[in-house]
Amino acid sequence: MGSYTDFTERTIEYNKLLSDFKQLLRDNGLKFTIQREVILETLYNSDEHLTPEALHHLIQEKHPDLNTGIATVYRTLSLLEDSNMVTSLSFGAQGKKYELGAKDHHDHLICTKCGQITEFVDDEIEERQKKIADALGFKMQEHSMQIYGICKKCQDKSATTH
Amino acid sequence: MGSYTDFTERTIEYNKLLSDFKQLLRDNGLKFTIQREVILETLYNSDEHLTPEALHHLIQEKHPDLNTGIATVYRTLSLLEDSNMVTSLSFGAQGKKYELGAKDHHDHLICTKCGQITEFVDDEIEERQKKIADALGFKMQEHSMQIYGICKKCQDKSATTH
DNA sequence: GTCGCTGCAAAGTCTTTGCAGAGAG
DNA sequence: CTCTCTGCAAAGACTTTGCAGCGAC
Repeated sequence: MGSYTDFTERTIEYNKLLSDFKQLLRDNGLKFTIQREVILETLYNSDEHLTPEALHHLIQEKHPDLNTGIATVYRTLSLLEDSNMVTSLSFGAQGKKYELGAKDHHDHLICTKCGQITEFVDDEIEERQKKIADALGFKMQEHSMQIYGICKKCQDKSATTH
Repeated sequence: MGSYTDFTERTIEYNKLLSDFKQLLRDNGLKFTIQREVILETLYNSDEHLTPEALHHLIQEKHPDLNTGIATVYRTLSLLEDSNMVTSLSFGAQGKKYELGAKDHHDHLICTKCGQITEFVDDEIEERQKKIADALGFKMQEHSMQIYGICKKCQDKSATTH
């Protein structure tokens, strides 16, 4: 996996996450369904940023009996995103990808050609952000950073096709 | 690169940009049209990241005589993006936004109470980002960073009103 | 003159919505 | 039981593409 300076590990246990989710639903008069659980679980078990379609596909594979509809995936992702349990990233031509917010904080390197996303954490940048916020009288809550560029694979590809 | 200042200034003159564009077209056996020029010019004169629709709208306003079609905007943006003259970003919500790669960028501090946006540039972070991209074999094009928090004004306000 | 370009509208994608039956609380 | 959810399919929103005339070179 290879993050830049630091080991990236999951900070929240699945059970904690699940009960947060249930609480969230309860608080809003919503219902806990098997489809919603499976979506959360699949996001949790994935190390990648998933498109709605990819997520749907994974679920269909693992739980074919549920016959979960893509619309439900979209609806649940919106729900989770609105409650800040997942974050979405967009890039290039390929649409939007989602990941659980419960994982350790990290920033993203996004290839504008192929859409591949690499995660990294850099303490120096984290540090610096706090200082900047301080210096400007800002009480920092969170941040997001994306570096866009062309990944090694795509560089090699365009070097050889020309 | 690596200057001591944090001036935000435009790095490329419009004329330089235009001749680069013409060269690009020539090199690929493409033609220089008034629509293409207007699209480049509008991108250059905008301080914001533009959606295809917003760009089209600006052009319609400024050059109603051309009656530029949205399809041409899309086609030209793709062309410019493929040649790395513009980059596309998604700042979260919906849709893709484009901006000229020729401008200096800046990062954003966003107040989650009042929505005020403060821009900043920090050389140390810039530097660090390049190093990270390098270390991961990435050819960096651009990055975007947002720090979310509560601005001084809003902190004071809630301190006094409570 | 030759081709590439353009606007238009039609065709694709991706995402959201309306509906009627299913299921959680 | 009630009221939300779900899958399905249809509708929307956003982009791309085919075409025939137009315009750069």
